[in-house]
Amino acid sequence: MPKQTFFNLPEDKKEKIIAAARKEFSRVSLYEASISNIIKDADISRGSFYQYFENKEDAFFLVLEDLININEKKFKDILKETQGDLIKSFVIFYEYLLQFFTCEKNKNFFKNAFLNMSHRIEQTMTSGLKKKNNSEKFKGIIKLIDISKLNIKINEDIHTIFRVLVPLTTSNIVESFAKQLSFEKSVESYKKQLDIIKNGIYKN
Amino acid sequence: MPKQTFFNLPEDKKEKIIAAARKEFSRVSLYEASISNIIKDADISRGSFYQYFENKEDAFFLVLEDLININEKKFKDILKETQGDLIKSFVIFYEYLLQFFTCEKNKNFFKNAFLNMSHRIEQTMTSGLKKKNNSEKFKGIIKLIDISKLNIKINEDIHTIFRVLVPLTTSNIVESFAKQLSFEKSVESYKKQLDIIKNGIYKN
DNA sequence: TTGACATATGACAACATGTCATGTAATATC
DNA sequence: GATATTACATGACATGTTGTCATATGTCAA
Repeated sequence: MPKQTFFNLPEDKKEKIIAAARKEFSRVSLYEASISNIIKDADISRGSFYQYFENKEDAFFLVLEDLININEKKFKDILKETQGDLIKSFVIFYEYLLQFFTCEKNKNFFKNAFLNMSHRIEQTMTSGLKKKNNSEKFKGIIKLIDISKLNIKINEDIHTIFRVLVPLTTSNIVESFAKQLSFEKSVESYKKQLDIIKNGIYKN
Repeated sequence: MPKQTFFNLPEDKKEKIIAAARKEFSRVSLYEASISNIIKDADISRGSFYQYFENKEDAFFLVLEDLININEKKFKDILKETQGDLIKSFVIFYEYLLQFFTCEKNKNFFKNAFLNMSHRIEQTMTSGLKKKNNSEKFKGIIKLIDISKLNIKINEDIHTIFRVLVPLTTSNIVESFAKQLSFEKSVESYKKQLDIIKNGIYKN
């Protein structure tokens, strides 16, 4: 987390710094990124940088969270649209994410983020759809799901379902960047995989 | 890939270098690792290192592949054991992997690898179970699977099933490291998720 | 012996990071 | 208004990093 000093800064200065960090993290991955470039671009001194942030990662996650927060509400909205159809919602959400990640403005940043995806980055990306530390948020999501369609015994099963769907979705997005799949190819492949989750792979 | 010069080296020197690299990559992640430490430990000059390897990554993947190759045959063996039961095989394989990754000798290396898992590391880890570039290997695996139990229309579906199971397995292993789950907890959680894949989440 | 090639070496340039003593500005206290 | 206190800004610096390169040494064939 950035230090308090950063949050005390005037809005425009904060934005300038975030923009500079974003520019650098769009150029190269977190690990190749250079603080020198960020401070040059943001027009602040090296000392200031370390008064705002713990280190490079700290700045990176600020940018990442800034971008992710935009999508906070989105999944819920989609669930409402589909009247609680979980799989349908994941497909629509996937299409939405793919477009968001690959639009001109964002694509380089996310390419660097996804292809060097560490556990912590993945955690941050998917925090909105996880139970942990988001118990209230997660309950809000569960409420919107039409359970009657689903083959579950206890409510806890929903959590397990998300633990299958979330990494699957992530891995598809990463693959989409890695192999530079077209939007259509990527969605098609994702849908096939969801069909498996839907119907199961064993005969009954 | 390491350069030819490296492979020309006498066996004991190669091993010494791999051991030194492994030691360093067990200490810290790929990105924090220092070439200086590796060459100090392996007793070679900086110039030599760059005559053997392109860069740090190059050395890292040498170590990784060295460790992964050991498991090459394992999945096939398990498939034979279970008479082609795919899900059963994945569970047994998961137990096997978990033990392999967390044994005293390997755990630090894999912890650093998994928690900083980049796309390329994941690719390398799971290359044995992927179709791409391994068409022959993959066919050999398919042959061993008892298709009669499975709910698939065309043979291509098997590929899709793997595209669901492999990232799911990976994400469970990563989580196991991240949350320091016990062997039992991790396997239990993995099994629950596989049940979903087995039966599907929608009522029919 | 000589020449051609493969391998080894460590000094070095260029660059990075994180710290710190020292400024300067803003705010509170008397 | 004067002074103390706190918050923020700065860039030089110590220390470490990587990748390169001229040079040295070893190897093997002719």
